[in-house]
Amino acid sequence: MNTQHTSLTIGAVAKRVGVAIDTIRYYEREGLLPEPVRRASGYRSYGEGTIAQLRFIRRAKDLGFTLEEIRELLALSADRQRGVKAVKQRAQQRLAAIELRIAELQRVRDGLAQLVESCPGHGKPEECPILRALSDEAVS
Amino acid sequence: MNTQHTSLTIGAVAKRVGVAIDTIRYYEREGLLPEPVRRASGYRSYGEGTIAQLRFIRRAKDLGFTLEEIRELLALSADRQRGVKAVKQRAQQRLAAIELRIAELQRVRDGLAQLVESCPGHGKPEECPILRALSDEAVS
DNA sequence: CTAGACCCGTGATCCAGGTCTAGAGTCAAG
DNA sequence: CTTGACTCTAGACCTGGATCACGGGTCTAG
Repeated sequence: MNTQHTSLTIGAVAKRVGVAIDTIRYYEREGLLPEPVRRASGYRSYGEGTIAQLRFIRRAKDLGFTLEEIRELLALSADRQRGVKAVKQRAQQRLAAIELRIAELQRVRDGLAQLVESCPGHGKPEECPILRALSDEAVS
Repeated sequence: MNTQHTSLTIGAVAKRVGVAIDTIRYYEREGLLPEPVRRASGYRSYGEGTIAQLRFIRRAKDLGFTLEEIRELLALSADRQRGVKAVKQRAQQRLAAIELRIAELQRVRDGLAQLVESCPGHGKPEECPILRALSDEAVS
């Protein structure tokens, strides 16, 4: 086991993970990161585990989880048995939400694409299908 | 031409368009709606044109335009010649942005879907592919 | 020892797009 | 004339996810 107690400053952690110092302190306040050990001076002192946890947070964020959800994922991942099931559930919920969002955007895209296609790009405003669609009563 | 000077209160407009009174005043402050005529009492007095313009705004918002962009669209739609060309351009830009966003979300969805599939939903946290993916180095 | 880089906590600020509050005036029905 | 619904303004507040500012303490290379 590799339990060297590397003692990193907040700045070093920030640099290694590619995140701002303020963000780390913010995550700590928000309960996404545990309160770290302090040096005599009051400086936060981090180990490698924090790096991993920060990366976890960043990746989950990239997957569209909110910080609230990530806080929950972190709690679940610590639960040795029931955690996995709940984690999978959350991931499935997230997946469903993303698919819903994609479908919405596709509808919007289709509508907009049709308008763009049908607009000649010149002429009077009253004849522009885009402006007409935005102004007229009859829209979906 | 149908130029009855229907005089609507802000509340009536809000109800007909399905938007909050505060939102109308907010749009006015933000320059999306012109300053309306006032009654002697100071009450705002709107005509049918405002209804149309508010619907324009709402639809454009549904298409993902920001208020800033909508302000521009409104200005362009008033420009009798060059407006149409510019409007089409903006719509194309919006379309491209939406397509980009869809592609991003699809990447995220695919990644997440794969993780969900590969997770049995039970067992130790260390063996959960979802948690592993979030924690491990090798991602993306 | 000192300069410069780093860190501390607390609280303010930012973004968009509204939403809400307070206190006062106005309108329409009964 | 009263009551209750409506409107007025100015400004504060909200969400999420940070980011910045302030005034001060600490660490390290030279």
